Amino acid sequence: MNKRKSLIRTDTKHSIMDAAEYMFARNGYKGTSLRAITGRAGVNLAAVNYHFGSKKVLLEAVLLRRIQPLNLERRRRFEEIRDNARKLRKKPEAELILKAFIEPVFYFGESDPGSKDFITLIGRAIVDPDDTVRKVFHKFMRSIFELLFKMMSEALPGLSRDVIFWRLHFTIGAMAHAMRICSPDMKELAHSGTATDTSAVIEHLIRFVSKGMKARR
Amino acid sequence: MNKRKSLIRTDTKHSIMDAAEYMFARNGYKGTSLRAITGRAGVNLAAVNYHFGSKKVLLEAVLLRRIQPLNLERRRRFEEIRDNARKLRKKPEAELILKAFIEPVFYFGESDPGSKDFITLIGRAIVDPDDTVRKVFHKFMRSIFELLFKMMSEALPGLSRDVIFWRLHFTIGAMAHAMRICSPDMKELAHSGTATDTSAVIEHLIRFVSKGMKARR
DNA sequence: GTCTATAGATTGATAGAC
DNA sequence: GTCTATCAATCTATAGAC
Repeated sequence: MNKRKSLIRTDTKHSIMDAAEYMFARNGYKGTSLRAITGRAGVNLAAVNYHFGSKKVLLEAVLLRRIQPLNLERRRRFEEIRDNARKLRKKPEAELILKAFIEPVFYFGESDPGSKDFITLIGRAIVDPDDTVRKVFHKFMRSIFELLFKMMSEALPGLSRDVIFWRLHFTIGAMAHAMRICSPDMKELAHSGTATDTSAVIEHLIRFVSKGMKARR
Repeated sequence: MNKRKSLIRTDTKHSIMDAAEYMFARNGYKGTSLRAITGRAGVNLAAVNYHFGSKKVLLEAVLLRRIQPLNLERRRRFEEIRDNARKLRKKPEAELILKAFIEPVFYFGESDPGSKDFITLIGRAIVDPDDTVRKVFHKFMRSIFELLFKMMSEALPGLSRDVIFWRLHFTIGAMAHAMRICSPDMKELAHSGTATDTSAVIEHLIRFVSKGMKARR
């Protein structure tokens, strides 16, 4: 009985985060009220401030829950690429690096059935005009971008810092846009009959950005 | 004297649009209040509803003012490319099409000194989570995208509809992200010493996306 | 056309009973 | 931990004097 009770308790916090993720992904941070979140979660309005303290802290929690394991997986794959390259005494391959950066975003969204909103959420967070979102997101993303930049510099030593910087940002922009189009409320954009299944999109995307990344001057 | 007076009058409407453009670009549609706009414009709060009727109509006016001449220029350049290709009895070139689509966005922002915010505004509008913005923007953009799609299908007949669809959206995503990074409040992102002048960015971008666009299967 | 004043709705956050 | 009730601030939009 006690066990059941505590289960229900932690469920409140989780319900709020799930509902917030859903709403933030669709309507953005500013466009989502705490009432919309608690309404969808089926909990009391005051519960947000009890469990999180403020809307901003809730946003941080929602983002961190997804970004932390995501970036862990990216780091793991970066290490793997580096190790393999060292073993073969070759440079790491640009395409593998891009795959390591891109694929986890899409696959994390697939694996957890309750979090299809994850892809949209991240896709939106990258570009949300709100100051709070941008600062929180960049705080979590800066170090993985630095690492990506470093890896790519090793893979393509012929390119200048500027070129690598811009091409990586083009990659991020293309990825974020693809993530938003994959979201349920954006299918309107897709032509009738266009394939929007995740694995196909990933394949198209990686082909596109690795060609662009490796272009000669 | 009458002349001067009427000049001041139309200035009110323009001031509001300029201020709105500035604020929408920086804080998004939801994140910008009418008070912030009229405050910056130095006009009365009620003036917005007198001149435009609502916040939504103001947004439409602000977007339309820029998008209309922008898409006119794009169409003009598309025609030019088609004509030249017909004369030479060749297919239109993918890279030229991409240039015709991308360059005007950046150059329109440069030419009008009072509208550096233009680039940021468009870059944000593409991805704004707000329903109002998305619907207004897509209403204005659908036909030019259809045309772009058609031109590119002619240029690259070997690619399937799906592939062209996705690659064009990757292009738009990369472009929009580049436009946001070029905005004043995002320079924080750029590494110290990274070139963010417009013409260099355009060059990098076009090189990147045309390589990706033309990739073989 | 421009102003003041305000209606009417919604927001994030909190106090206090249970 | 969860609830009701509410505060204080902010928002869009409008009515009416000038």
